[in-house]
Amino acid sequence: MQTFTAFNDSRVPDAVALRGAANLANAKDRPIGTRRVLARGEEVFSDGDPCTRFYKVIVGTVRTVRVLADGRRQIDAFHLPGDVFGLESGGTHRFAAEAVNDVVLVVYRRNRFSDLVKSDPAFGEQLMSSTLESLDRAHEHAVLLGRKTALERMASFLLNLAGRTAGGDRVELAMQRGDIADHLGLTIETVSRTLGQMVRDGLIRLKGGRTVILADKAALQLLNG
Amino acid sequence: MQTFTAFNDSRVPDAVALRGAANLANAKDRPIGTRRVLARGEEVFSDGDPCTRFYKVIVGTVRTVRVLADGRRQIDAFHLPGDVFGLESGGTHRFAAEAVNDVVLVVYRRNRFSDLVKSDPAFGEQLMSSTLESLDRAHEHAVLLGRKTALERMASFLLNLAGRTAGGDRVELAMQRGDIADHLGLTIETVSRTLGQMVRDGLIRLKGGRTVILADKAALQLLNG
DNA sequence: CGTGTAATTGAGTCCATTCAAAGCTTGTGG
DNA sequence: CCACAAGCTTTGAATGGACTCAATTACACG
Repeated sequence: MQTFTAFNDSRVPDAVALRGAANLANAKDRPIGTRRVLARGEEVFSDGDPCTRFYKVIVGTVRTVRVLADGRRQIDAFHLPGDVFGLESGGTHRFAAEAVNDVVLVVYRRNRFSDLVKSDPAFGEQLMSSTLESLDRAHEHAVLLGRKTALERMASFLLNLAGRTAGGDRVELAMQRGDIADHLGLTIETVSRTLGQMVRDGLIRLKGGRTVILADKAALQLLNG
Repeated sequence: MQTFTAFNDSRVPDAVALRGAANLANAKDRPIGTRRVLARGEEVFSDGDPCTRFYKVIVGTVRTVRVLADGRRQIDAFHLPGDVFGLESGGTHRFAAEAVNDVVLVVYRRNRFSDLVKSDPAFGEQLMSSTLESLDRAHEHAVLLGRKTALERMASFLLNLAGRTAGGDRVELAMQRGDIADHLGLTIETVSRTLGQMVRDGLIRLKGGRTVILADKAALQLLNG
């Protein structure tokens, strides 16, 4: 397996992968992570797996998923280029992680965690910062799931995606309707109807089902709370 | 203001405050935090306040709250003795924190964060561990809010509380029905009806409205997923 | 161009909500 | 120590937003 010396490696094609505090570069240029490529639908890890590694998305989108006994599914987050996922408190994963589309990751070993932080304190700080960002997003998502209407959920979701990607008012939906539904606590049908409603009201335009143009960002922001 | 040298200070009355990884003790016995006491209903910080401090609960229960423009409210977490809260990614708080009942806290200054971690690496590790625990709980809560029924939400909530306190099958509800409702994404009436249902079905017993006996833990666990 | 999957649309249902009222606690002052 | 007031909790009836079930349409891929 190929090793990475740093996240801003020239082999990384996506500039978005390098944004902000999540750019866990290693100043000393030693190998700190390995590369992993997955095809659409492949699992990064399963619910119940030992939690020995964590990951940074370089290309593509990853979903972290929990499935209840009777099949109900909740996607607690989508992870975009630059995001770190797979760090959990306990010794085993309590969620599965799956590639939404074709994905490139950097894999870190958790047992080398303290070594890494010791030799590069900035790495530890960036990891803490990245974890706090995840926590912020999780809290924001709790407000959405607990108290927002279907229309508001969709508006928040679209604005959130737009803010985390570099497409301006154009949002590319990497995931299908079922994934959006299981992320927003809705059904496929309600997601579809809500998007239809938004198109009819002039809030958005749809190009081929997977591309959304945010036509009236002000109105969407109003719905966002 | 009184200073604390460590969390396992003899002035701390509650043994639960010291449990697990959240016991952020300082081996070198220097002052690392100050004490703060709040009465029921008082605010620790407001939504929008600069995020310069973080906190550890010693006694009592704290809720972190977000209120939407039209008054809808979401409580993203209850913080019990031993829990750390108030650490956020950005420079300003995006939630308010309020005392559910009379509370004792230890306050840490965030700008001394890196100093603290440098002089005491264990402090940093415990902080990371505590943050990851919060993240786990937030993800678990997303499953509850996104996919569970009212009955399942209440069962999960009661089991969660029971697991985080030292009361065995007896759970003391520090918060009132409205707080539970805003935590579980329900209304006061539904919370009340659901508890009534549980009593009628023999899952729990109620003593005076604020004390819950988990009479049939197995059945509750089944509802928990 | 045909086939299988994904997405949309429609009709009826249901769980939790809203609105309304009564019952219960708790704290305070006489 | 009791009585009252205010807030909290429970209970009831009717409503509604999202869901389920069902069918059609659009899209992607060989």
